[in-house]
Amino acid sequence: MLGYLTVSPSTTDSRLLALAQSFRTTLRHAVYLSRSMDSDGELTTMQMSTLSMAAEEPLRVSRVAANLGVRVPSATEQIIKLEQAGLVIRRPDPTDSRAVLVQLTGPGRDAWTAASTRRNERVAALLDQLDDDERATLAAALPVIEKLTSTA
Amino acid sequence: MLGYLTVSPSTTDSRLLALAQSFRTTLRHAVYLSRSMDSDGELTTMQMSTLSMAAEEPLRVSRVAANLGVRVPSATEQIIKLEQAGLVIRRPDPTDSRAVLVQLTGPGRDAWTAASTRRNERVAALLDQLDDDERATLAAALPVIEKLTSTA
DNA sequence: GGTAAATGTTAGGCTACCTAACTGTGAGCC
DNA sequence: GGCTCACAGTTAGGTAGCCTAACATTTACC
Repeated sequence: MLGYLTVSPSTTDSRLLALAQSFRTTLRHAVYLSRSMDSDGELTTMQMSTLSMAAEEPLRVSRVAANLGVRVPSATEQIIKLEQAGLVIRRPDPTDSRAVLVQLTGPGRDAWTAASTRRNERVAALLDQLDDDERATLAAALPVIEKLTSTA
Repeated sequence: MLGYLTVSPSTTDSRLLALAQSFRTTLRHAVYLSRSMDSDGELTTMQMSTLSMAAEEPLRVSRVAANLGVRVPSATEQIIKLEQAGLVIRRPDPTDSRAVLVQLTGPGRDAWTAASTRRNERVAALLDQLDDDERATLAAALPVIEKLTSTA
């Protein structure tokens, strides 16, 4: 199955490549899982992330964009929708009149808490199908994956 | 950080919920990682998956759709683009004239191999930053995650 | 104070997805 | 055989999210 990889005179260790291939496959499936877990019909993953960030403290549109991995205009678009839904408000940054702070409203916090709880329970139900060893293995790997995502 | 979860008189074990929350966060970051690893500019993740499936054996449009997690018309759309790019051909299923088989062409196989190799190398470079223990931990967790995604 | 950089917004366009409606084929049943 | 219904794809039309480019406003730097 990995035969075709050997055509490139790899500068990279082949065991590393094999793990990379498995990891990539799992990653693809995980994306699929993530999508199915997040299809509440109420809030999109991006909206959840935005609310989650704003829940900690008001932040700028540009930071929302950076955290979501999209351009500023796309973030603006989403934030305006959240504002129209009454979940956030936009107010000028007192320290910089160019900037706009995105701040969670009460209903916004409620909506985020509710959606987050629902999703956690859905994932917990999935994790319940694992045995203790498997859960321990998974838990141990999470920091490793985080390390990968942060250095990417 | 998890305080707000206790407001729901959870029917679920709280340790499970805590793991679920961490898992969900990592999952979100992994999605981001996956996107950045897959932004070749040449083939989208969906196209890669489609070619990957067709590389094993010709398959129906409906199966492509199911595997990609999209509706049939969306799969048709993507497959037509792949066909226009010369990477696959569509031919009637000899055993059922209603069905259409998606089959990889030579250039399609080449394109897929090249893109896959490039992505593996990119991920391998990332994995190279981990130490042996971390890689072992990650490798052990992949089957567990696969189990989750398959039962979802 | 004048130029350049930074922050958002608006405008316009692209792509991928969806549902609904349609064509054509297979399967079951008189 | 012919009817009816289910199935496989395609086409048509619409929506949502993302992008780049162009703009207004404010800040930062000589």
